[in-house]
Parts: sequence; structure tokens; C-alpha cells
Amino acid sequence: MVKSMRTTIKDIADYCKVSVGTVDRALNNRPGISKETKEKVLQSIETLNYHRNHTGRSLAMGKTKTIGVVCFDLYNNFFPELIDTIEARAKERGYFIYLILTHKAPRLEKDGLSYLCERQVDGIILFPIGVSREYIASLRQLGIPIVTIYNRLTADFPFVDVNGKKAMEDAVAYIASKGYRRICYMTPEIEAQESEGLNTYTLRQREAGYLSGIQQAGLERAEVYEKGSAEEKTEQFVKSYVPQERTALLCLCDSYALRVMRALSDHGIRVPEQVGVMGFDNIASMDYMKPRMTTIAYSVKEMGCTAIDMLFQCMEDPEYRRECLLDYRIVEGGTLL
Amino acid sequence: MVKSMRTTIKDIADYCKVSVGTVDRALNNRPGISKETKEKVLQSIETLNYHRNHTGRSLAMGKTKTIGVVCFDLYNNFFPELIDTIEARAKERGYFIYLILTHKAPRLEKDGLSYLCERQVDGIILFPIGVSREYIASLRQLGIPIVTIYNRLTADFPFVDVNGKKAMEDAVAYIASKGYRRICYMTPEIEAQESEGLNTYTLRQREAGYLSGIQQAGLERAEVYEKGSAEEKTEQFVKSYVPQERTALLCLCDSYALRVMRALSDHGIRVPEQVGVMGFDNIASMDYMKPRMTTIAYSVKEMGCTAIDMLFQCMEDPEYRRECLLDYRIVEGGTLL
DNA sequence: TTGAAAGCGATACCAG
DNA sequence: CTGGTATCGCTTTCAA
Repeated sequence: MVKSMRTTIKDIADYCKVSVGTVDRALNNRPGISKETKEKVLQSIETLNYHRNHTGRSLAMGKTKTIGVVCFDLYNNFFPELIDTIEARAKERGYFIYLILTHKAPRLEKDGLSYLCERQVDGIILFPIGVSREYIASLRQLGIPIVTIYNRLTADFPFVDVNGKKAMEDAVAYIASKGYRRICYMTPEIEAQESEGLNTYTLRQREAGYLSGIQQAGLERAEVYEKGSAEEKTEQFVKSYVPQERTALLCLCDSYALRVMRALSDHGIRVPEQVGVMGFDNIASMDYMKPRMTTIAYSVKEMGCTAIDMLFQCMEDPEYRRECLLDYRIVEGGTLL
Repeated sequence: MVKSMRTTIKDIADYCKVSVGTVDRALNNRPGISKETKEKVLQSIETLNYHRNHTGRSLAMGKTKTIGVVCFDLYNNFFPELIDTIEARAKERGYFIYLILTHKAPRLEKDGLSYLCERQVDGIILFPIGVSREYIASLRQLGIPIVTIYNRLTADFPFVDVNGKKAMEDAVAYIASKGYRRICYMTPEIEAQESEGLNTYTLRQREAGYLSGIQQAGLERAEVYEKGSAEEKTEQFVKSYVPQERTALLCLCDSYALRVMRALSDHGIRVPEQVGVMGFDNIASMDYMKPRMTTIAYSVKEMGCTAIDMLFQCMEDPEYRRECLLDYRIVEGGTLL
């Protein structure tokens, strides 16, 4: 209960010899105040250097005009753009962003969400890393509108992501159309993550897309490299590499593809001459690589806007539900022949 | 005044048939409460699903345990890491981060700062874009501890950045030591930005480092390319290019260097065979480029930690002042011969 | 058109 | 050790 020396509406009221109610009416353009007094009050907010106290306001109104964004980290180049659009759009409507990074640690996510609840945020945009029944129950218990993104939970939670399954299907078809007969898939460890209780929804979707793509293309066999690091997987792949068979590696995402390509190069295998590579995301730094990555692009802006708009809808109507799978396009690059 | 249906300490007090004061003592480990009642209270926070209301708490205590981070954007790959460390370190001490992006628009910065003030943040980490006397006065008027980073304001505001001037001096010396006789400097437009009232402190520092480096190296002339886009500057440079003279381009930062290199390549000039290039920042995507960029590296983590730690100091002692210029090192790459 | 007073949810002090 | 109450700054309702 530290008495701060900032000007309050009480100070203004005293100064103008009116009541705090009147000051409030002036400050918030409420009806029921004469032009003159309003003028007088507005004048004195300048001279007294008044800044309104959002904490008091939040307490009285029961909302904070704040939304929490809980995401893994900022390293995958697509987070920055996403947060950028979310921040801008939220700001337009008077909302602020609490940024919480989980680094895919369930503990950090759990704590973060609980703190957001304490802080009475009006809504949350969440990249979920949990998946268990109790976890989902705890999310509901928060009693805060939540929009999920990247990893889906249940139909209760509005969800937005690029259509990764279909995109991967198309990617396989595209690679096959170039004459590649052996198409392998490179993904971070899925099973290991699942056994740690992590949410692998998107990983699974994309893998499923790859598998069904292989089938639809009528290719002989699906080959998923899943165990170990990108470097270990690459080494494993290299062992089975046969020059006679036109081979391509489809990767979960661009940054993963970059690691794979570096590893290939360490093994003396040239891209695209010996092995084709395709990524996913079309991250910005691709612009400076030669050859340019063949990849799948989508609008991160659209994704961010959709997420925040859905959240605003939820906040108005708690019954609002929607799942939104965004479109994408294949970017032809130089990593496939 | 919407009556939310969340449990409050009042509810707990009623439920346990004690007073709110007692509940408070239990919740916050304050002395003056018996083991039994404490037990009883703590029990019921579970059964009643109580989450404490941070808004009420902030109002009563006069602080929000929140700090504002006001920065340009998240695109320069070094912002993510910086924000990452700031967020983590703040979280450790119970602080949350309001993220505000200004996109180098004075209007957005001004509004953002004023909103942060309304929201009673306890401190601010600011990448300043303003520079005028009134601007600085307005910052003081906020009455909130502010640590500046990247662009310096005045001695009143604690400041942290890498020592860009000295780094550029060393860079010139390094390039010269490789036998380059003509060393040009590529920087975004400084004068244009200044005439728009933007803060160019760091741009100027680095340029000054380049200039004094040239002098110290005893080179004939300094050549600063400043006007126009990176592409225009490059074109201009290409016109004056003479193969006989060993030439290198020192660039303000890596991402700028990348643009320059792409433009050079568009003009059919090869790096490093024909022209050497050196950057600044050692951004992450450098790891995947060939040849690797010769550049200047520094610890973004250290920078973030220093900034947040200085801010905490300021928050404890408003008189605290310090300017911190971090160390760096040259990363030998393949863009200089 | 205005003022007075009762909240919002928590903390902090004083009295018992 | 515990209860009661004023307080933080603002919104909202009810009277005047």
C-alpha cells in the first residue's frame, strides 16, 4: 500500500472542485456532463500530468485488456512474424501482449498459464506442448478463452494451423512428379517426444501426409527417419544411399532441412545433384541461400490474424468454436532437380 | 464492475470461517498464524480452485511485477535471443514481459511508452528511436526506471550495447592486415534518418569506428556508402570497382551484408574472389551460408542479462547509473581472402 | 448535470 | 494469533 505520488482522478477532482464521478465522465467520454466542466477537467489532466491507472481500471471493470501469448521460443523464424502480427492487431484494439516462452518444457508452460490466470488476462493464444487429459482439464479450469495454434488439443479449443497433412501429400506428389522414385521423410523424434508426454499433433499430421502421399503416388515404400538427431539420421541415410536410384529427402521444416543439408555436405553428398531436398515454412533466410530451398510457403500473417481474430470472437462468445486449416503453396527452388 | 465468479480470498475466508487477513497470512507465508488455521486455509484453496488476483494485488501493493520491453521488431535475428534471455531472467524473479514493437515509428513508440505508464510497469527496457530534447523529457516524466539499449540517450539513462565503435576500428585493422588497400563502408542512410528525427547513435558509433580505423591503418581514403538502398549503394560501388585494387566492403551488420552480397552477385561480382565482405552480429543463419561470413560476434545473452540486471538495480535505486559497452570478437570466415 | 458511496480483490495496520 | 477496517485508483449506480 505504497502511496505513489502519481496524480489520480481524486487529485483532479479536488483541483477542479468536482467529484471523481465527474472526472470519470470527462475522461471516458461518458454522457451526462456539461461542455464547460468537461473542458475544465480535460485541461487539468495536462497541467497535472495525469496518466490513468490501468490497474485500478482493470480491477473495477473486471478485465485487463491483455492477452497472453504462450509459445515455444522465437528461434524458428516464423515465430517473430507471427508475434509481430498478433501484437499489431491486438494493439489496434487496445490490447497488450504478455509474452511467455516455454522452450517446450511442460513445467514452464504450466506455470506460465497459471500466472496468466492470476493476472486475469482476457484471452490466450497457445502453442500447446501438453496433451494429457488432466492437462486439458486444467486448461478448461482456467476459465479463460484459449485459441490453440500449431498443435491441436480437442474440439473445445479453437485451432488454427497450416494444413500440414495435405501440404505434405502435395509435396510428395510434387517430388514424385519430378521423377524421384525414392522419397524419404526426415522428422524430429516423434515417439520419444510422445513418451515424454509432449504434444506431437503437427509432427504426426505432416508425417501422415507424407505417408498417404507415398501411397497415392504409388511409390514402393515409405521411409521415415525419426530416431536420433538430424545429423545421426543423415548418417543413417547416407549408409543406404545408392546413386542409381533418384532420391529425395522431404523434411519436416526448413530449419531441419538446413541441418540435414549441412550434414549431407559433411558426408560429401551434393544437393541437388545427388540428393534432392525439400523443406517446409519458407523461412526468410532462404532468400540468401544458393541453391534456394524448394519448400512449402504459407502466410504467417494470415495465421496470426486468424488466431487473434478467433480469440476476440471467443472472448465475446464463449461458445465460439472453429478449426481453421490455412492454405499453402509450393515454392520451386533449386534443391530438387 | 462485472462480478466475476472466480473465488476470492473473501470466499475462502467465509468458507474457513476466518478473516481475510488470516487468509492473506496463510497465502503469503506471513508470520502470525497458527499451523492449524494455515493448514485449513491452504487446504481450501485447492477445493475452491482459488487463483490469486494479481490485479487486486498490484493495486494494493503499488507495483505490477511487470516490465515493458520496447523494441523495433523481431526480425534482426538477434532480437529473439535477446528477448529470450530477458524473458527468462525476468520470469525467474516473478516478472512478466509486455512486448511492444515500434517498427521504428516514433508514433508507435510514444504511444507504447505512454500505455506502459498507464499500466504501471515497474521498469522498461527501451531500444530508443527518438532523440529530441522533448522526447527525452517525456521519458523522464514517465517516472519509470528505463534502461536503454542499442541507441544511447543521455547519461541519465543506463545504457548497454556492444562496443560498436571499437569493434569497427578493429574490423578495419583486421581487413587491412589481410592486405586489402581499399576498404569501403556500407551503412543504411544515416542523414536521412536523422532528418526524420530518428536516433542514429549506434549507426554513428560504428561509422566513427570505421573512420578512425581507416586513419589508424594509414589507408588513403575512407569511402562511406550511405545514400540509397543497399542495392543502389552496391550498384554505385560496382561502377567504381577496379580489379587491380584489393577491395573489401565492411557492412553495418550481417543482414545488410547479405543484401549487399546478393546485389554484388547480381552484378556478377564474386565474393571473396573479387571483393571481400565483412559483417557484424554473427547472426544464426550464418551457420548455413557458404562461404561463411567474416563478421563480429558478441554475446547476445550477456547483453540481455546485463540489461535486465541493470533494470532491476534501477528499480531498487533510482539513482543507479551505468553505461556498459560489451566486448566482442572477430569471427574469421570465408568472405575475406 | 452532478455528487456520494459502494464495489472490484488484495494488503497492511491496529486492536484485541 | 486473529479480526476488522482503511486503502490502492477507478467504475458504476443511485439520489439529488
